[in-house]
Amino acid sequence: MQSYLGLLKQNGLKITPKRRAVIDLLLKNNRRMGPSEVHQKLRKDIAPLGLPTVYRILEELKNIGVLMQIPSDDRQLYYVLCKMPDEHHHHFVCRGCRRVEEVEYCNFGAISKFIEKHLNGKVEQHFLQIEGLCSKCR
Amino acid sequence: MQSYLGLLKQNGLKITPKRRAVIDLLLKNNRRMGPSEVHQKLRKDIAPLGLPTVYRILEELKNIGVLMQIPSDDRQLYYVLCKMPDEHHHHFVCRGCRRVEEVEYCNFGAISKFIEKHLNGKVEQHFLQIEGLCSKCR
DNA sequence: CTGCCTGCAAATAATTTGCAAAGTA
DNA sequence: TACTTTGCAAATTATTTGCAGGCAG
Repeated sequence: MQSYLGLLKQNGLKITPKRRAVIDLLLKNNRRMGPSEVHQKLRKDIAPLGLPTVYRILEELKNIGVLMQIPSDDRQLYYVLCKMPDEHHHHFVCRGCRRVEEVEYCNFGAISKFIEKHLNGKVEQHFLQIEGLCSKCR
Repeated sequence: MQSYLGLLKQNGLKITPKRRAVIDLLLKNNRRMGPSEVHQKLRKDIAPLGLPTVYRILEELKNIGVLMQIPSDDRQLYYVLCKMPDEHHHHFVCRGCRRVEEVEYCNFGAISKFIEKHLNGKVEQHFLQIEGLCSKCR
């Protein structure tokens, strides 16, 4: 938690109860969550909490690397907390419980070389998401 | 084109001028396109054409494997035509011209093994998208 | 002819914005 | 105190739905 608060400060964002609560929630449930779910879970404890505020906080946290956005088939916004904001990593999303595990494994280099060689293109970014069942749900 | 029309028939979908036109458009511009763009390009030639119809056709073509949906930062619907509907492949999207190239390269096996070994999870699907600049735009 | 396809108009629902009041540092 | 953050209400906009008429097979 401390490191996340540090990131807030470093980026000129104030440490407010709402922001702490959002980080805390994502920290405890390490699975993807959307704005409405976050809103519902938190409004009980820290009312008043507006839905637009949740949208804004999630977006800010994404921008400073605390959260990462997860694409989904329903094309809604989902986020997960990054355990290691500085390390390059991908995500394994469980279809059962929506739990998310970070995966350090990446063979970006090989992919880049392939693209360069066969398409003469320049790779700038890549996104990999793996879906399946986690150890509990399988 | 013939093979795509064959896929329509196989799936009990009728071959209509609108559906042909959508496939034809995506065939000529091999880049990702969204419903509104498809609508604008085609309405000149084959009016009347309703936007809901475009949404429906794109969705149908996706379901039978002619098109693939491309996630984007703006979270809107984008599709590309699959040259080889039967082959497993990924996409390299150019940030300059939005052109899309199919990439056969894939190291799914290695990733699956990694997940199995370290997380004891079962991988069911994976999605990889590579972004950068194509040979013309770089 | 028969049932799928399409246009049009209207509904839906997630996300965003404006602004005044409240809170942080 | 100065400036950021938040709540509330309202706007925006992509996407979807219902249904009557049109078209492919």
